[in-house]
Amino acid sequence: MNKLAIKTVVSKHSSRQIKDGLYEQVARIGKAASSPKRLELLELLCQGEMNVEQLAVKAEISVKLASSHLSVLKSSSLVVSRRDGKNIYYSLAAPEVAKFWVELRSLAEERLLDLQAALGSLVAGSGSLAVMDREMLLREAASGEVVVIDVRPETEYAAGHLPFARSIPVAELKKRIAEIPKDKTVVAYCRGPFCLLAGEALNILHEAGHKALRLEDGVAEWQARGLSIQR
Amino acid sequence: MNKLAIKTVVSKHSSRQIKDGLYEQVARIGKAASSPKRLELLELLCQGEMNVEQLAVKAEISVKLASSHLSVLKSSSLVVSRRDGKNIYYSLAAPEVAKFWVELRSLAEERLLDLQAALGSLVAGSGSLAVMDREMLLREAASGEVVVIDVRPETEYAAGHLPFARSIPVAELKKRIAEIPKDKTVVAYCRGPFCLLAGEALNILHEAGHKALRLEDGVAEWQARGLSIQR
DNA sequence: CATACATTCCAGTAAGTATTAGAATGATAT
DNA sequence: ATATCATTCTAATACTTACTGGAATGTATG
Repeated sequence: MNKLAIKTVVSKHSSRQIKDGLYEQVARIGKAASSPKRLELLELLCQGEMNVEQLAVKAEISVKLASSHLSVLKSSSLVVSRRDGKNIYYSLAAPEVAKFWVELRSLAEERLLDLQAALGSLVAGSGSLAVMDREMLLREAASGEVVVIDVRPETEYAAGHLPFARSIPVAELKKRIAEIPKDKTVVAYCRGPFCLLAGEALNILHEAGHKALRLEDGVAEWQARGLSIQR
Repeated sequence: MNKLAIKTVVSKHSSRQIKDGLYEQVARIGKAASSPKRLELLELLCQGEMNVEQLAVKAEISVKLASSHLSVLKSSSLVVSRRDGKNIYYSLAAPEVAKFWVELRSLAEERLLDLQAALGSLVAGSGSLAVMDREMLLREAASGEVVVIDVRPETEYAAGHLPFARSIPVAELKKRIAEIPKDKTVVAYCRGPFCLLAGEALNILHEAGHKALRLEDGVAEWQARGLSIQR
């Protein structure tokens, strides 16, 4: 075995190590995205900054478990945390993370038949706005032809919402139903396609005799399409 | 507890189950992307269809292990397989999967300092073409001002390559070096930013006195930017 | 039909992950 | 300071995953 051969072997060896390291790093992001609860937390954080307890309640898990999932998300640099008094607030590390969530979910919707079926049964019945309607919706909302309502909790609305949308959390919708003009079409949206709030809102609106549609987008989807949100 | 209360509880319960199911599905994609070796296989499949052994050799793992990783990728619908005689050939289930790989890697590059450092040390020294140069490269390659060479194995070139690129696998570069005009700038590319072939090619080219640059894109990156490839 | 070959399936081990309970930390309010 | 609250850390459990070796499957070839 001559020097050249040795050199080749060594270099092959180390180049394999380099490669392994690179893929290993990317896999860290994949690992972060490999747990359903972490994905749910990530989607919640797309709605805006929240503390551990808010996240735990909304994802319906224990605070401890939320904390541990959040620390995984943090160690993969998808989220950051900040202390404010007693509470620790988490938020997305960058807008690209929201885009990543939207793209991951889109890929899953497209590739996994099980997911398509589950979503289909969710959407069936409650009229859902087609994707290409975004620009039109924007125009009609601007002109006042349709009323866009954000049915998420008020704090999430405050952190960022669709243009021309007004906040009526689904919990208050029944008693505030009079605020909505009867002669206009209502478009309700929530956190995104996986969120059930808009569906609930549609039920209430239809029961009250309103013409109501759902927009499947949430703020993350809206932004991922390059459209701007308001604060 | 009245009927309404019961109904609310039941519906809350089942809506949680629905949600869990949805996130669970998306997490299947995340799980598929949570192993470094699977990601490497996925990137290889972005170069074109390959059988299990080819994949195993290129990823430097056993055939058995490759097979088991591939079956995970298959069960998450990211890849599909087809039998041709004795061999089973795997390929991406859809072009969107290649785009997903590019986006996942980009997010990792952007968020993870460790990865930036590792990549930086790879690229350092070997001149690398900036991202905005893609359109210009295309024009200069079209006019013949620069020579674009694809240094991947020939079969990958055949499965799809950049416009105006000619195939000179890095293994043959030394003995075919005369084919490259001395008076033109050479741009070498391989499978993408994580691939070491283009780097090796640059060393050989520089040694032979050529002016050579690296394009970090592979065909997956090129396509993800909306540019077309040739067959 | 028998043989060779490519790939997958199965079983087992070692390592890693999700989840829960209990202790510890760090900030605020009295 | 002391008590209190939100959150994290530690330890322990059950569960899942990566990888290895040997057997099994299915296809082509003599």
